[in-house]
Amino acid sequence: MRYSKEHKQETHARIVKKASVRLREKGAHGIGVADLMKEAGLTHGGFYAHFDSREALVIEAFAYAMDRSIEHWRKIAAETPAEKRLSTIIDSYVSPVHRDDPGRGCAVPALGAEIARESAKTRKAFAAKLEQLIDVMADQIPDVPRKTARRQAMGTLATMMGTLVMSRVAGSGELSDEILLAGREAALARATATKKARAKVN
Amino acid sequence: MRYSKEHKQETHARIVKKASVRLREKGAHGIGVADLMKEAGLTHGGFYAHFDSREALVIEAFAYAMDRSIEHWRKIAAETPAEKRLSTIIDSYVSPVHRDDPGRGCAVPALGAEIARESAKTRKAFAAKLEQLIDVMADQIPDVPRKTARRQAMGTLATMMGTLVMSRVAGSGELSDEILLAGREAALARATATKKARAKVN
DNA sequence: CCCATTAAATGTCCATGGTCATATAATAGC
DNA sequence: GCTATTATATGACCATGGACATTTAATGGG
Repeated sequence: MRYSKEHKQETHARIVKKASVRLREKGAHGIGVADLMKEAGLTHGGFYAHFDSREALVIEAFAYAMDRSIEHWRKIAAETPAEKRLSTIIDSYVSPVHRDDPGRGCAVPALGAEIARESAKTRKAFAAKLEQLIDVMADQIPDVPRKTARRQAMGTLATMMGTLVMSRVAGSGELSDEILLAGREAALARATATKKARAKVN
Repeated sequence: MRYSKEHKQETHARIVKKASVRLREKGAHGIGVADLMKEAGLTHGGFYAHFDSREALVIEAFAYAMDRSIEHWRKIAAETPAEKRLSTIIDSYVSPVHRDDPGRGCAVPALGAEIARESAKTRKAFAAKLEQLIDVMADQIPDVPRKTARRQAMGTLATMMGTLVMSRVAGSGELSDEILLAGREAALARATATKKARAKVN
């Protein structure tokens, strides 16, 4: 065969990676196949040698973005003392940097609402990754039953991603910063809720 | 002039109302001008007699949806004893009914992420309504300075809308219900946070 | 009762976008 | 170095969608 054996999969990976950025920036329908291929330095024609359909790329690109988030949180957890893990994750997530750079950020606030309207296949792929992300956060919540940790993680993530959406709508002015501040506070309070409650009881 | 004087504005209002439903259901770019006009029982040609552009309709339709939410919350506040207002708002918002009927629900979880990518004009219109919604919720948070109430309202709304987005992605199964439960808990805790803190201190 | 006025319909234009058939070009093995 | 093989490129098709110029139809005032 021509081209080195890895050539195609390297190209495939490059398309997915670039697409995952642009899709988060422009929305699940905000950019076309031709432009996505151009991002990867290719022309639109070869697209269907790599993907069955545009939807297939969206699924892969989305999964890629979620894997990066999961990896990032795991890395923070590994590098940070236990008592600061949650606040570090929250502070990096609910931040102006993340708000202003959706292309490199979490796919849930960027694409969640749109994915909710896609086919069952797409939604299932998304939901599976979402659950993984929830579980990584639940891992950082100590001293409570797993089920409780999961529930708190869900509430915390909902607060974090909702805050990001609202702050992005508000642009980058005063209101937006106020929303970020409120969201950080709320997320941290939720993530550490049981610990506080236990402290109060004891 | 032909047609009764109110005919045009009635038609205009009908287009906006129908569009606000379909746009929430299908996304800000999920339905075209022709189909939106058909919803109102008209053909696509007359559209530009009513709106300068498609974007202008999106702005109006969105504002309409937000006004309905604001009205709804004010009505709950007026009909419910003070101590139950927040929990009533939260329970009706973070519910399976709302999750499964985005067309009649809050526009923030349905359209927020997409609006964040639109023109400054569209975002400003959205942000103004979002702030009104925050203020209505802040009005229901008693015994704290206005600034604190606003901040808690922001955190609570972020939790509520984030929960709805996540639960919609998850479809309507077990995971989705778990997310709703977690979100209700988190939102209520945040909305009443200071009250609890005060109770603890006293 | 008719005509000036204006709401809505018809029909068209052009750009964009997903899909795919076919052509081209690059290389690995003989 | 040929040739079989396979990754991209070219180019086209067709559907959708926003925009708008023009026509049709409805009605209230003269």
